Amino acid sequence: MIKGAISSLVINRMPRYYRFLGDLQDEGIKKISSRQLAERMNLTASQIRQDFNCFGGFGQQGYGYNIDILKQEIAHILGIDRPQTAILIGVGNIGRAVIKNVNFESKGFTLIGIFDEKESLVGQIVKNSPVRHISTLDEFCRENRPAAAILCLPKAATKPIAQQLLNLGIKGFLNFSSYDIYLDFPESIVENVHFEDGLMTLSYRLHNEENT
Amino acid sequence: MIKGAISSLVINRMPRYYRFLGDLQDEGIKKISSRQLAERMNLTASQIRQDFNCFGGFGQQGYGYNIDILKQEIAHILGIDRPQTAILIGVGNIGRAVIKNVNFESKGFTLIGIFDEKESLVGQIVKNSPVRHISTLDEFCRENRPAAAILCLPKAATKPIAQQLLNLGIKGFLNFSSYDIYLDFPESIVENVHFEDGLMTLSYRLHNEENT
DNA sequence: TAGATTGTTAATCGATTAACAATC
DNA sequence: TAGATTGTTAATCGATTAACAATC
Repeated sequence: MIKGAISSLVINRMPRYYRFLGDLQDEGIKKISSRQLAERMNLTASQIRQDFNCFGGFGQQGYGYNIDILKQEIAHILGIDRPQTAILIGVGNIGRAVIKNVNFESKGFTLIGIFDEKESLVGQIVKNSPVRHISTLDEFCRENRPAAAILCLPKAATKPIAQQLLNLGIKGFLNFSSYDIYLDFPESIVENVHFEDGLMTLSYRLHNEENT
Repeated sequence: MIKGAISSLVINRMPRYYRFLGDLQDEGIKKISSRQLAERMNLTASQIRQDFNCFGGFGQQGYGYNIDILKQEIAHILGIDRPQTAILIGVGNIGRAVIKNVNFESKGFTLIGIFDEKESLVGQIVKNSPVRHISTLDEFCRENRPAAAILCLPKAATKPIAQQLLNLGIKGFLNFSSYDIYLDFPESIVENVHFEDGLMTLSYRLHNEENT
């Protein structure tokens, strides 16, 4: 049922559907129609049905969508039911916050190693993981073949480390620096988390309040 | 020159232009054509010209764009040359990382207060700011009228605090929890930083590598 | 002036919304 | 069966790209 290329707009909406379906489960709700879900998520029912039908229909005519089934299908679409290995580089403020706050397993990844260049951090345990020295990165990757790397590095360090990891066969990156990785490494798969951009657009919208 | 409603797609691209123009400045480059910038940013020259012309043209025919001027114009468009006041709630891992890593002034905001519910944190100085107890929030806001709030709270705490802040007249929110604030408070201006969503879409893209 | 590159209009492309037949 | 709601096609809307006249 899966058509050739699915728009990244559709893909990017999937985690949000997933979150809302989780909320519905928590409320003990078992089924929902596209119209009801649309109202809750501030979307149109049409869009919801179109989105889901990119991957084949998960609903039942005259009934709606079974929430448990739909959520499971989305988990499968996103691949988070088949966790991949990931490492994290940079155990500074952001790295630490990510390690401690993110439930990797439920987002499709198993965190198998964390690295920093600071000798003083090496050996420290952050949420079950010992910090490893960056000099052991090559060996670790050759042995464990992580699928993805979460980069919590300053802008200047991001490019060389990304290059190093790419050479070690790592394809996927979640990048927290303001450096735009993918421009230099088009063959990689990158999600940039530029949350400072959010501050700037918030600034714009506050200064131009008339527009909703 | 500013036309009625500017697409949020355009607005969301502005911070990225701003970053790239900063990089160009750092490299000592003074002028750039839309074609050259397009190549660097992986966009089309057409789109760049269209984007800038939403706000009036900042280029010169036959020459291109003066980088200093263009960057300044974008800063003005985003309003980051006129900083607004902001408070931050939740001095946990994420809050701490944000306070320490984000250069608020250069993103359009002045951080005037940080709050937490934990008594043990109160009085602690985090990058020049003393942590205040959440019970002093109302008084602080009535006195200082912050324009925005950065919420670094667990999902469950986000909604009530957002409501409280809204009642205190705060319009803008940068939200780091996975709770979607704006659904309940349509009159507010919210930027959601759902970086866990990025992990899930990364999972999808790694599992479906054939599509660039 | 000639060449270059913008600003802007027109054409295309893609995404969202609407409509409705299929069907539970 | 009748009512409801999906899956899916068609219509609309908006965003991106292409083209070119204006002009530095």
